[in-house]
Amino acid sequence: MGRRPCCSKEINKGAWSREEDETLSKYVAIHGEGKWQKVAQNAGLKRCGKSCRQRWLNYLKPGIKRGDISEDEEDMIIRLHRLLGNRWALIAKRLPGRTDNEIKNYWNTNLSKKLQNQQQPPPPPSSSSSHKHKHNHVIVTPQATMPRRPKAVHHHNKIIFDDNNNNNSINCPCSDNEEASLADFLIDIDDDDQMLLANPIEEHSNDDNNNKVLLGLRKSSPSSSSSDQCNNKLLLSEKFDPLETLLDVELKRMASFLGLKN
DNA sequence: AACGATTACAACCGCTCACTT
DNA sequence: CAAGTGAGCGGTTGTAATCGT
Repeated sequence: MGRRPCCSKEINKGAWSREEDETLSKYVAIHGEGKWQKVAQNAGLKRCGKSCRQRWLNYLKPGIKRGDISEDEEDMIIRLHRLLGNRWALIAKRLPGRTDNEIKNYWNTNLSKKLQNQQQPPPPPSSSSSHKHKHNHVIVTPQATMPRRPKAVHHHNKIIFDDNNNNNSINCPCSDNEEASLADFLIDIDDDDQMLLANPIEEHSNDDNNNKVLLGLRKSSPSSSSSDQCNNKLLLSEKFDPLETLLDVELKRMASFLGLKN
């Protein structure tokens, strides 16, 4: 017993015609997004719902930018990819008007090759998964094993490395109602290199006065004085990715770099 | 000009997750 | 709690456009 086909056999495939685009646009303008299977049926489009959704989200939706990815956008894509891996939807959220599909295509056709060229010769084995970028940033190679859609973690995890007391703590006094995912975190803050784990070495330094690694500042919480206690500590707040994935990998690397035990 | 190779990108496909029943 | 369904996501493919010979 195989998987049920998502579409009937009598559907159009391939490039969308202008008439189909207009039909879909008008239908969505009147009825709104969602229920894509019904959109396909009710609008009289011989397309499957998934195809309608993709066409709308990637090309017809107002505000979608096409082509001409700027240097800033390119740089942002590289940085976000470094942190998030092939999670194009998350990356796209950080780039207004760009779609996951476009970014994915751009990466596959341009950036992956570009970076490949820049990274030659390959780093020595001792550097493990980190290597130098053109801006002298440390590249933390995203893990291929990262889940595509990590299960939501409703009570976000809080991790602190506090070098001062050598306490490799896993608990944080921050209030539990602070809901912030790493993705939200990245989206909410202003552009700032240090948010992207781009340069932990330079941020770290061996400054005895401030022997901490600061990856980013949590948005200030109006209610929680306890959250202040989290400041000046390595803190990542994560809702979407369980510890064993992105966060865990990154923190292990950071811990390794700091000479901390797991 | 013709033709093969390469590139760019739109679209398809299968998998997974969240929500509903 | 399990099954069904809708939607989102990312990998892959197909093909038009461009380039090189």
